Formats: sequence, C-alpha cells, structure tokens
Amino acid sequence: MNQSESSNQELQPITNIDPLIHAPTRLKIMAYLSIVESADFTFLMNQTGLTRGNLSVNLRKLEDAGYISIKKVFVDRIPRTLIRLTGEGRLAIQTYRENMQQVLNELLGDKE
Amino acid sequence: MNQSESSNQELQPITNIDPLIHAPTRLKIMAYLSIVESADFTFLMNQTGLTRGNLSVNLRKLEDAGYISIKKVFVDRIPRTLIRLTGEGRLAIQTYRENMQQVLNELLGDKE
DNA sequence: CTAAATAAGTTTATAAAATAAACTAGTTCA
DNA sequence: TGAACTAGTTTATTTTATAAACTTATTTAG
Repeated sequence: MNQSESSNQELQPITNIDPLIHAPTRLKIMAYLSIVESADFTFLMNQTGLTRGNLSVNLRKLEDAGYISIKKVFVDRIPRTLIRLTGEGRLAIQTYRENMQQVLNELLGDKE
Repeated sequence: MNQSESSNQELQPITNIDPLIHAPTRLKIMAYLSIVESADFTFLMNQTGLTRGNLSVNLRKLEDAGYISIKKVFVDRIPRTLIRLTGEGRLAIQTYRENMQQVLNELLGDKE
C-alpha cells in the first residue's frame, strides 16, 4: 500500500459524510427528532429557530430521502403537520455518527 | 429551566459548529494538514482529489480566517506553494472536534 | 531560436444549495 | 363582514461550492 493509498484511506470517512445530515440546519432537525417520538411543524420551528420557509424546504428534502415521515392531522379544525423519524432515518443518523466518530478520531492525528 | 430552554441547550452545539471547518472540502484540507508538517499545493490537490480552482479558493478562505499560512518558494525556478496549519488553526480543529463530539454524544439520545 | 506543450496557480463563470420573502388557504376575532 | 392571524408551501434571492477559463512561467521538441 503506497502513501497515496494510505492518505486516500485516511480521508475516506470525510468523503463518506452524508451531506443531507451534515448540513447544520438538517442536523438540528434530525438531532431533535432523534430524541422525541414526534414533533409538530410549529414546535420544531421554534426549537430550531428556523423560518417557516427554510424548515419546510428542508423537511421536504429529508422526507424525499426517506429519513422522516410527515403526517397531516387536524386539531379542532386547525391543520397540524406531525414529523417523525423513520427507521431508515434512525439508521442514517447512526451511520453518520459512526462515520463522524472516525473523522474526529483521526483529526490532529491522536487516536482516542 | 423550562423545556424550551432545555431543547435550545441540546441543539446549542450544532449552532456552534464552525461552518468553515465543517464543510467537507475544507474539512479534508484541515484534516490532512493536521497530520503533516506542511504540504505543497499540488500534493494536497492530489491527496484531496480537489480541482486546482476549488483548492485555491478554499485555501484562501482558510488563510483569511488565520487557520493556515501559505508560503511561496521556488524550487529550481519553479514556483511552489507550501501550506501549513497555524497554531490558531490547530486550536480551531480542537474546538471543532470537542464540539462535534458533544453533538455525536447527544444524537439518538444515548450517552456514551 | 521559436513555437507548442506543460505546469502552477488565480480568477471568474456557472451550478448548486440555503434561506427568507411572498403567497395561499383557512380560522379567529372585533 | 372585513381584518388579523395561523400553518404551511412556493419561489425569489442570496450565499456558497465548484470547475472552466485565464495568466504567467518553464520545459520540450523541432
């Protein structure tokens, strides 16, 4: 294994980063959803500090990827959007966490 | 401390993420420089797989932030650009690592 | 010696992504 | 009944990332 291959392997975990989860805005959404059963749109918006438009667009991306599921309900005739993590989303977070752990372990060259 | 404050504190580490380092392209650059004394432009380009323009623009950003220093030398009349991490850059990586460790520890709600 | 090819970058055009403003449809309130 | 408010969606705008085009210099081939 030559030096080039070695270096490529060192940077491989960064190449493998899931950009969908890695973006701070979506990371906040996924992080919050990972510790609650479900959340509604307005509540999630308040917890994350995102604007309505920003949250909506990013929820759509996560839904399209199969990481979250969205359910529309009515409470006293008022529409409510409920968001929850899917099994696939939970798995994606776990993979992201393990991959990033590897990245962090290799930063600065000291292994912990 | 009400629930809102608690949630805001949980997401705080994500809010504190340094976007300069967090972007995968620059994370690769910083990660590589964190384990070598210095690297030259062409070598770094080969190790990271980036194009000349992409690497140049991102090196400029890291230099402007004070995370790296750039030195131009001539080897047999050929220009060479040498890049190395600064003390401030090393500190920024350390802060990023600690902050992201916190993020990872809180994902999925289980503490390790 | 000269023109073409190559090298080491920088600059800028283009593409992609992120974000917030504008918009829509419905409910509540004065 | 019209204004204000709410819960989103859509789209315009801004920001960021990326690669193509460009620049300057050296090397190579004829």
